[in-house]
Amino acid sequence: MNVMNASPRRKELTRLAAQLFVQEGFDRTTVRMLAQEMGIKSGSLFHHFKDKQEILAAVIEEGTQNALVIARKALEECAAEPEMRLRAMARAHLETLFTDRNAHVVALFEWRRLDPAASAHLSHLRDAYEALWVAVIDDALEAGLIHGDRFLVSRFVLGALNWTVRWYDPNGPRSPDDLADELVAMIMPTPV
Amino acid sequence: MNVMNASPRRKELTRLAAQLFVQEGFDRTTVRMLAQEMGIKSGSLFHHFKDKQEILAAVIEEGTQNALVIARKALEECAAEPEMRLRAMARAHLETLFTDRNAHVVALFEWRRLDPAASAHLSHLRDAYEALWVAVIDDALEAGLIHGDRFLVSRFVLGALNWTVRWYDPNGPRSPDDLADELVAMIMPTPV
DNA sequence: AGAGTAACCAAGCAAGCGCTAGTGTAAACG
DNA sequence: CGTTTACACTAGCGCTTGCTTGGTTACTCT
Repeated sequence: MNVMNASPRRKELTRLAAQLFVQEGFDRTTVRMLAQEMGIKSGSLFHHFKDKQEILAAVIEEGTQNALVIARKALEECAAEPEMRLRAMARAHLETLFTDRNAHVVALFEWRRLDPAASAHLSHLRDAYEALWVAVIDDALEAGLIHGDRFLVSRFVLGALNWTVRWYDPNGPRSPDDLADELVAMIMPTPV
Repeated sequence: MNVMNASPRRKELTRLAAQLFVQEGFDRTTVRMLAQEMGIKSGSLFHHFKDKQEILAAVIEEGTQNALVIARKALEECAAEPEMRLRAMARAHLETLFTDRNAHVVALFEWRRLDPAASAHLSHLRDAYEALWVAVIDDALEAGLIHGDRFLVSRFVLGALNWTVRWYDPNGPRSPDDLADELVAMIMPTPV
């Protein structure tokens, strides 16, 4: 077996796996389907990944790491006002969700399939990401921009955003940025 | 095989199946696991259900039908003001979600596993339920209670509510009604 | 030229899968 | 009384699953 490094080949295979996992779900995706999509035989797959579980972990790690990077960059680049930071965060969330869609759908809906070891490791990444959100929402609350319980508000907002993958059509008339702005407007007492 | 009626035995088996589907996911739940949970042998299962698919359809149908009944009753019983109707609808949604939790989690996260025929049949039920929501939100918009695009608002609200199954702890200090009220307050410009 | 290595393949094993066939039994029905 | 019906059992078929094994090819580095 290959060492668990990030060879370019492995990255590409991970991308393909993400797509199949979204289409079929993790459990229904067989190693033979994965291999065919990758243009190799099923046995060869285990040269790149120790087992099927590891493919899932690789997909989710990719997506979560990207989300962190994008969110941090968005927060650095935007203005300092709480409203702008809130808007930037919502936009960044939807941007990752739809550019890196496959990996994120897998992360959202197949997380339970991770074995405990992988889950523990990836939970840290996820927590780091959610911490960014909580900070931004705290600022918005303090500034009187929105109202409510900090814990509940962040859960509701993240829920509304994550659920978009179930109904949003990227080819439709609305852009992800529009969505983000509409959501922020919805929870702000004073519309622009 | 039994006729596809709603014998009491079948109802009980459906309830047990829902629980297992939530614990393990539909694909990972084997007919042998289902049978054991029901206290019978795997072969006997097919006296009650034509195949595994039909068990899934039964679970989802149960849940969705209950949601419709509860929501309609809640709307009948509540006051006529848009705000009360909105609040009643949110409360009813969370009430079903957590009294009939297993069936709803299955409906939310295993819907794709339905074969096309079952999916088509059940989509009508689902649409009927969502129509109730859209009507309530339209009224709230017209009354100036909330603001935004009717389509987006209903999607965001439903997303936030449905996502609660991922983090809400029914044994915690907050009641489902609290949650519903907090969400309604969050999207209303003028807090109570 | 020779050694090392990454990437692949052909073949198949052991286990588990959904589901079927045929039978037994006890209660309900005419 | 005999027949039907509901519910359960045993046994296992045919197939797919994740994964292993042993070997081959092509490329790189010294």
